[in-house]
Amino acid sequence: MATIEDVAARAGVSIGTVSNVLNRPQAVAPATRARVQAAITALGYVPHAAARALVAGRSRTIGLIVPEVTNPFFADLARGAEEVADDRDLTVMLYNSNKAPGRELRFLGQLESQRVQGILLTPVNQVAEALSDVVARGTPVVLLDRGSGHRNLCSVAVDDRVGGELAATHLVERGHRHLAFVGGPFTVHQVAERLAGARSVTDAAGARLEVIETTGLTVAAARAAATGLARRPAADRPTAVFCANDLLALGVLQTVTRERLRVPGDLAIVGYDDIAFAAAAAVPLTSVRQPRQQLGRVAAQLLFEEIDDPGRHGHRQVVFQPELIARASTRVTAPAS
Amino acid sequence: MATIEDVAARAGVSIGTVSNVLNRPQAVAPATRARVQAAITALGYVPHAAARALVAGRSRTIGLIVPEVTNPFFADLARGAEEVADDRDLTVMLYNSNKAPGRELRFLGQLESQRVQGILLTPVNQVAEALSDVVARGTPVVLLDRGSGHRNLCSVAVDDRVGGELAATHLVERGHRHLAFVGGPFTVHQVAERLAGARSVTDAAGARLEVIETTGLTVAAARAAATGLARRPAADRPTAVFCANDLLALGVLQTVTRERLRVPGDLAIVGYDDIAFAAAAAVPLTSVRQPRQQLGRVAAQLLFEEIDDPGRHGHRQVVFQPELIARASTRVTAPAS
DNA sequence: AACAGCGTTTATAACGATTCAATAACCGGA
DNA sequence: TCCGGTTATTGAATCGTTATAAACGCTGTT
Repeated sequence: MATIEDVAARAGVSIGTVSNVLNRPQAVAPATRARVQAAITALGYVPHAAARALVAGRSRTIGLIVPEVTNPFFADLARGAEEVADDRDLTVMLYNSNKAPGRELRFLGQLESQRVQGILLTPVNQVAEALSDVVARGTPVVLLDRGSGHRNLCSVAVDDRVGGELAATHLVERGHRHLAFVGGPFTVHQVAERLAGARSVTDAAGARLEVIETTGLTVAAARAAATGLARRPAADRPTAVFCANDLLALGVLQTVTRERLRVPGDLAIVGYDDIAFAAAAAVPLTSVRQPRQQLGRVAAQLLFEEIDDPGRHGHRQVVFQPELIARASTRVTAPAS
Repeated sequence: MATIEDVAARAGVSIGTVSNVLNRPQAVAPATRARVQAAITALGYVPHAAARALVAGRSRTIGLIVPEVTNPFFADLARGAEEVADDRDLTVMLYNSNKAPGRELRFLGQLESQRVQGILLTPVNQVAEALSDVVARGTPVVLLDRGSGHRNLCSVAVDDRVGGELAATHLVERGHRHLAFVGGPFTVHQVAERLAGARSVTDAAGARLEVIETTGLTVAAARAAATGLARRPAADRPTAVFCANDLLALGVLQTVTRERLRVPGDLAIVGYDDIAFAAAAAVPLTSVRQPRQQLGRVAAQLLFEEIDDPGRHGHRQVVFQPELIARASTRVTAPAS
């Protein structure tokens, strides 16, 4: 593969001049510049990023580690981050930790070894001890969606408690006095917060909120819970459920529909995340939407702030407010006769 | 940040020895090795990947460009490729072209500039001219899922025609004589092939196959088609539909269910891709599954084959066979009275 | 004719690792 | 005691680029 030296030889100039053509073209006489450009295209010269990174001391990339690439939440977040990175001509290296702490650790090491300018990370569990080392050695890190507790790091997240409040308020305002929360396990911080938010609203409104814990956040996990609900006598049944995410909500919708309940007539449903399927469901689903792409943008901005001026930079924990998207699954219907 | 020189100084050895500890520990006396290791951990030394890549002439990574990270097909494919790369201690750099030719081009350039050992690519449209340059300059490329026509490149793909045959055979064997194919646009190679496969089977069996073209492969796109179907008089209605993907199939399922048809009693449904939702649908969906992870594995293996011995390597086009997963949506039911 | 000033170009020293030939240290055997 | 043969360690060259200080060639002034 052609090197800068080959280009220089072909253009009859020194390598310094070629480097100038590449990095500060205005400093090179137009005729020379043209000659060098010609040599570059003729040889198909592609600069060697590693050599550049070596002199510069850092590479022109930032790292992004997410627990699930498949999840549109993180895909959108990545888009947001990329957008900001593009403005600086930086590449975002995307890694999928798949919720495996081992993978997270490995990628962290790789990114550090590549001397990335900074790292955006959704930590798998607690923030690894290894992370503190990375930060101590000088690579800025911004936490995504989790671990906002860390005061010595920047982080961005969405307020799940507010999300819970939005959902519950929406239902209470529509006259529901007996709600159910479906979700779990409660060890997942997000789930617990969403419940807490809902609880605060129902308590204040004097409404009833029963809690149905599931083992996970999948369609399948919703089945058991929903079957139980649907088979209760109407008087004993909540008139609305708030699900910790849209998959659960879809599961509930499917199951109770099969059990011949009408949605929203017999049971109103609110989901969380506003995935693409929410709008496309048999009964379009009311859901709580998080500003995903903005989350990524702001995270990247915080990171660059720290990169640009590590001294003056003060760590910030940015919390976004979610938004409720009302659809048919909570529409007020004429009371059944 | 600590360099190899700092480590050498602290351990009282030369940098050559430190390098040996890192790359061929058995060549270093145990006592020295221990001393160096201690220095490494004490200083938190992390080797500089760019410096390594510079001497080596290539980095320890391969690139993977997919059109949609959100799509589980590509996520699984990535996992397969990673698995193989891990065995060689290589990192997979994942890029999401988002079907934008501009992004694809940019990433291709970045990967080449990083001197990756090879590239796995799902080309957005036709194979870009730029790609030939990349290949000509010596970076091996394997095409994923598309562009198998190129005889001068390796590629892996799944036989969509066989997929169509599987689906149609399954339905014909269950006694269906009037089928419908739902999908589109037919400019998408995969869609056209699936239809062609189905057609060959129905023709051979003397069954009827009507074609309902949709504008896209989404739940929403299925609505119109399904509504039309459901409202036809039973005699004029196909007894089974084969959808070009699972999203369409789910849309059809939802819509015809709402129109009071029973699945599979009144209408059997076969999807394609076997996404997670297929099994979790109201009526679990029969679907054609592609060996996604294996696709990634084999692609990576082909790439490494070429990397290891570019001279002897002969380009191959590997085509996998899909598999039909039978579920409730095509179960044979007692004929309605 | 000498020189200051300017715009271009060049030579060279980094950057942080790996590699490999050369050297040093050590051992047992003659 | 010296030697051949290991085994361990070192020093220097090298990778491809950027940055920088010095050199160069003109022009216009004095």
